[in-house]
Amino acid sequence: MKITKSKVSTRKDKKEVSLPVEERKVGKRKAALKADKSRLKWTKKAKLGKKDPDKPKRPPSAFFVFLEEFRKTYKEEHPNVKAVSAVGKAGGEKWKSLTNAEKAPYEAKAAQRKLDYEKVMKAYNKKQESVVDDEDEESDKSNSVVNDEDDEETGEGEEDDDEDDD
DNA sequence: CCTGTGATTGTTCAA
DNA sequence: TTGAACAATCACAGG
Repeated sequence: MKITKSKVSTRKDKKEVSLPVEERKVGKRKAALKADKSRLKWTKKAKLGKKDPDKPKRPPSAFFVFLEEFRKTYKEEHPNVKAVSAVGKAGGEKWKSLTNAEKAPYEAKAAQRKLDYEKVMKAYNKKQESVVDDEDEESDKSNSVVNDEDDEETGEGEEDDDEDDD
């Protein structure tokens, strides 16, 4: 609703102006959020009661996969820290510290996650047609490509650590 | 009561 | 191709 950033008093943190912002494209993506809600119609609102029951949530990127694990570790070392942003910053900093080889396992995980996402994507894509045209969904009768179960379960074998670092 | 926001980066979609 | 936005998390505050 309100995009007023000056809401939470916990903003005691100093503005990270000193650190290299690197031209943060989004600079507070929240600003852009209200700028154009083209996708907003498919966002949180969807879960509330929109016609979007199966909105495929994007697979977590390698960073997020790493973050999930990092969060646990961080909380153990900083159990008092309840700021999600704290973990985000620390995680982001640590993430950049990792090398490709270290990120490899995370990327691999994310990559596989993407594969699964592709399947959901197809289903969602189909739905998109319905949204555009409700009556057009009937066209799949002559084209049964929806149920394309090639390999739904591929055994989950991702132990491939044959990485040669530079 | 419930939802938004805050911070990170990556990934994905849509125009 | 580019841009915009969302993916988790957790606690709190506001409507």
